[in-house]
Amino acid sequence: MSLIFSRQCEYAIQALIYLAKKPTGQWTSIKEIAEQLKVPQHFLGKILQSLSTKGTVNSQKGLFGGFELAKSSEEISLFDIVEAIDGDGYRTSCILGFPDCSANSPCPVHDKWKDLRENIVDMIKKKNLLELANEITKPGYKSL
Amino acid sequence: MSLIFSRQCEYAIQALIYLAKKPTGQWTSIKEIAEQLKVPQHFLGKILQSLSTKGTVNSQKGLFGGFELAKSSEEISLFDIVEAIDGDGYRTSCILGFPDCSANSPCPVHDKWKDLRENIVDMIKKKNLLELANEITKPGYKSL
DNA sequence: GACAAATGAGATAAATTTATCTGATTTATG
DNA sequence: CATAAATCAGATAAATTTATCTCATTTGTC
Repeated sequence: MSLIFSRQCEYAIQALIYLAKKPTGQWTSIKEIAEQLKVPQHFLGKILQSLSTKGTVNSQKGLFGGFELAKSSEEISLFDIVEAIDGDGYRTSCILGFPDCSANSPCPVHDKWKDLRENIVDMIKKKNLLELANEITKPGYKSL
Repeated sequence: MSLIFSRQCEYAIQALIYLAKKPTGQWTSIKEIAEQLKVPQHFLGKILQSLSTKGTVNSQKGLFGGFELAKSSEEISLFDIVEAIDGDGYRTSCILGFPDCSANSPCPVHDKWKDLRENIVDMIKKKNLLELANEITKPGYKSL
C-alpha cells in the first residue's frame, strides 16, 4: 500500500509515546508495551534495541528491567524518531520516483512537493513526545 | 524505506507521462517505454495491463501494437493514477499507524495530518498529464 | 500462410519488510 | 545460590512487494 512511514517507524512512535506517558525513573518492559499497543512483541523488541543503540532510549537488562526515554519527552520529536528508524529517504527522494530528479534538474512537481514535504517536516519537528503524550490522555482523543 | 507512493505507482506515473508526450493515435510498446525510462520491462507490462483493465489506457495486441492513453492527457490527473494503482490508503490511514484512529477518536496529529494530506491530494488532483508532459520538455526541467 | 513483434496471463523467483523462535546473558530477590 | 523475568543477539520464517520467465494469442506485413 505504501505510506509515509514504515511499519517499524509507526511502532517506534507508538512505543515512545507509551513510554512518555510513564513516570520517569521507571523501566517498562517490551512485553507490557507490546500488549498494550497490540503490536508484535519480538518485532518491537528489535525496534527498541535499535533505538537503544541510537541513544533514543536507555535499556536495563534483568529482572524488572526494560526501557525508558534517554531524554526528557519534551526533547524527543517525531522527527527524531522518524530519522532514527526510516532515515531521510522520505524527504530526499523524488515523489514520482525519478532517480535523477534534483534541484538542478527537477521533475515537474519537484518544487510543489518540496513545499508540501517541508510542511510535513515542520510538523513532525514541532511535535514532541510530551505534547503527544499529553494530548492522547485528553478527552476527545483516542486513548493509548 | 517507505515513501508515499509504491514503486508500481511511480512506474505507472512515469509511463503515462511518457505516453502523454507521444502524438495521439499511435501505439507505444512496453519495450520502448521500459528502455527509455529504465524500468523493468515485464514489471511495467503488468502495471500497464492493470491500468488497461481499469480503463486508464487502451492496448493493442499484435505487431506494431502497444498502449495509448484512454482519455486526453488533460483528463488524467496524478490523483487518478495513484488511486488506480495504490488505492486510497495513503489518505485514509493514520500516519502514526494507530488502527483505531478516526475523526471521532483521533490520534494527536490527526487534524494536522489531515490538513497536510489534503494539500497533497489537492496538488495531485490539479496536476494532469498534459501539464506534466509539457513541463518535462521545458528547459530547466529534467527530460524524460 | 509464414513470420515477426507485440500484449495477455499465469507461474515462479528474488528482494525487502515484517514477524517469530531460540538460546545466551543479565539482574533483583528469596 | 537458585530462580524468574527481563534484554540481547542471531537465525529463521512468513508476508508482501518487486521482478522475471514462459508460453499462448493477436495482428500487420511479406
